[in-house]
Amino acid sequence: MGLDDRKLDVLRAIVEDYVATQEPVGSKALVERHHLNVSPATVRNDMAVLEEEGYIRQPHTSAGRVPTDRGYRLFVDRLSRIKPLSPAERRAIERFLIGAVDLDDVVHRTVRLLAQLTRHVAVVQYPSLTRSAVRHLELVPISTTRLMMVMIADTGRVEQRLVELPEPTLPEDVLELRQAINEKLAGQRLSDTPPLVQALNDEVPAPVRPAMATLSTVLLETLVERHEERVALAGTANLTRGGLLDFHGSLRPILEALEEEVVLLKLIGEVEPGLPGAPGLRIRIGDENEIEDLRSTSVVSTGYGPGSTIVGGMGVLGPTRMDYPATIASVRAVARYVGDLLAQN
Amino acid sequence: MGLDDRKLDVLRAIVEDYVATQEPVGSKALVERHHLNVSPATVRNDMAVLEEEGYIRQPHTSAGRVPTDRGYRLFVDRLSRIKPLSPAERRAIERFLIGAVDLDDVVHRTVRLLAQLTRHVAVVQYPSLTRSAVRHLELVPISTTRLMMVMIADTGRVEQRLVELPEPTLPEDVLELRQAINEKLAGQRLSDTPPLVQALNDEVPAPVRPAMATLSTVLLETLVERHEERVALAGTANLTRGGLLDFHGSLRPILEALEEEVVLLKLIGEVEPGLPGAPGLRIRIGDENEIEDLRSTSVVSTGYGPGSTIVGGMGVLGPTRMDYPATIASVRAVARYVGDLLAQN
DNA sequence: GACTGGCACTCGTTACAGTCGAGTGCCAGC
DNA sequence: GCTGGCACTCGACTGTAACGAGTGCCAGTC
Repeated sequence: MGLDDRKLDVLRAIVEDYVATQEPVGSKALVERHHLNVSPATVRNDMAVLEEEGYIRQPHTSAGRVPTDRGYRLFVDRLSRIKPLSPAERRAIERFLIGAVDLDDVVHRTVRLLAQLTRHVAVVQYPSLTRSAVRHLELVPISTTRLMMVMIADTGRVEQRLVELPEPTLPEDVLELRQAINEKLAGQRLSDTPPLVQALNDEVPAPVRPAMATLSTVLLETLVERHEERVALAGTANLTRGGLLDFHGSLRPILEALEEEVVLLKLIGEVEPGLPGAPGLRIRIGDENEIEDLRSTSVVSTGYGPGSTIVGGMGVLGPTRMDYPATIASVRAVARYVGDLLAQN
Repeated sequence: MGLDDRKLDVLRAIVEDYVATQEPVGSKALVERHHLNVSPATVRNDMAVLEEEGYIRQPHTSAGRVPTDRGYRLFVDRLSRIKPLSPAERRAIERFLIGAVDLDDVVHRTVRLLAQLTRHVAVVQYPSLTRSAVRHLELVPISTTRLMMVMIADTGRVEQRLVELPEPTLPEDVLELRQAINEKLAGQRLSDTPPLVQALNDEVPAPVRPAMATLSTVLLETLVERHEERVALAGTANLTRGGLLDFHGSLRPILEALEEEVVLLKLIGEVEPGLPGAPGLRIRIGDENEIEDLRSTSVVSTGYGPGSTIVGGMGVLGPTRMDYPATIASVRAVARYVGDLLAQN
């Protein structure tokens, strides 16, 4: 059942018009706005075929057509080109990211930028610890039986844990531990550390072994095993654009889903090969979403990181009737800029 | 124009019923549900007075009465007692806060707890840096001209900044700086540091002065002056309860306001004497809110901190027709628990 | 003087009927 | 294979009527 070129043109026109107007588009309006050189009746026949194939549907008998998730998918895969960003947008990105003072700041600015640019909900994952390397590990004594462990990752991420030592430990012993740990771990990817930490337990001088045991437990348990991922969110107000027409009327489940970090990570954390020409980009349209409550939304996400390595994900979530070419362009551009920014450190 | 006891009873009954049902309450329903020993007609007369005084109003001529902001205010100030928490709620609080691994975790858990408990939007400010004392300041060399400055506050808060040094600096000089800074600043409240940092610039040996100058600039500018406050937010999905009846139909401006950190800080950051018997508690009802877009909401906030000191604020935001006694109780209880938790460090 | 029962009135809500028109499907003809 | 024409569908909108919750007011009672 081949869809000839004109039918594809019709589908593209329907998608574009519907995205622009948010109203079901009829055959007459279609031939007027796009210069398809055929009559409405012909378009109607094409529409009938497209509907049969599941690319569009009619909300009511006497209404125009609306793209289905499948229709958007075809549009994204074969009918659209990624829009180049406008110079104004490029400038906005640069201006927004300049002057970030630390990683927190970078992530915050990025997520707000993405939300503003795309006018959708934006999600940015902090550089994943498991994908980071240890730059330095600091031990700051608080009292003789307590210390603060501060780990600095090469991505700029800093994590701290309060550690309760099993027995009083002298400051010089803490220093020794600190040095031993850093010699062993500095520069290592966090995911490779478990055996190294195990080894440390044995290599360290006997008197500080109990302290080392506690430290290694905290290190492995809270930083490696339960790999502490974090995300930032912005632009939820954008969900209310389009006045409850999207999302079949209730924001509730969507807002609830977005409150779960696990959900957010699932949205943007799993990076895949992506489309050819758009490495790492992932698009999930409506039903394609794994998360039940987000079946009325689309997600455009990508990985980011310095150079070609990927340390985290970012993306946006909006109504299925979003402007895919523009959204994709924005997400990609921001990810690239942030990657460059990280590469500078 | 004295409001006698019965009129106050009527007002209280109206508030309670309206909060429970979300529907305008009429004279007949009122006498039925609350055992005021008078007839509906009498209640109607009282209502007329209450309306004249601005405590209640009629949405339409043929509808029941609804409390005004002023009515809620009177209710909160004089007609309600704070509900004690149920044992289940107490347990929930304890369970929720046990096992937090670091300050981030504490704040996150707290804000989610508050949102869940009150079923409103919750906001928690991170312990303010200006109100904190320096516990330790660490300098981690990244290269000869770059180092990472990590400040650990006594509240457990950790801030880091990447510092670009004006000239290559030897590791031992960095160590010296580190020691000099810590001797001077450790234990000092951050708000008291500016003169101390100034002094440091002169006291430090000549060779490291340029580096010290850079460090002190970063320290003062990013941590003290532009006192970096942070907040966490949760429970926005709760805004959709009551199906758009509250907030006269549009969540938009509210969600937008909540995206601004400045707004959030304004909501919960400014602590005041509060009600007698509820120190530090602050309640703003509808119009009393400074922020235009939040005039259809009420905010219950309080300070928190170890012992009787206050290091930050927390609170919730909901429709003006919230259950004030219960909400107040929850906010106070959570703030107290978190304060205790902080005191343990 | 305070309270009550009764009654007329208001006005939002709901239901129903009728009209309008955008958009369709189909078919005969080019 | 495309087009013009036509009958048909069905949601959106409008107007009318009945309904009823709730009120304000007043005359009467304790």
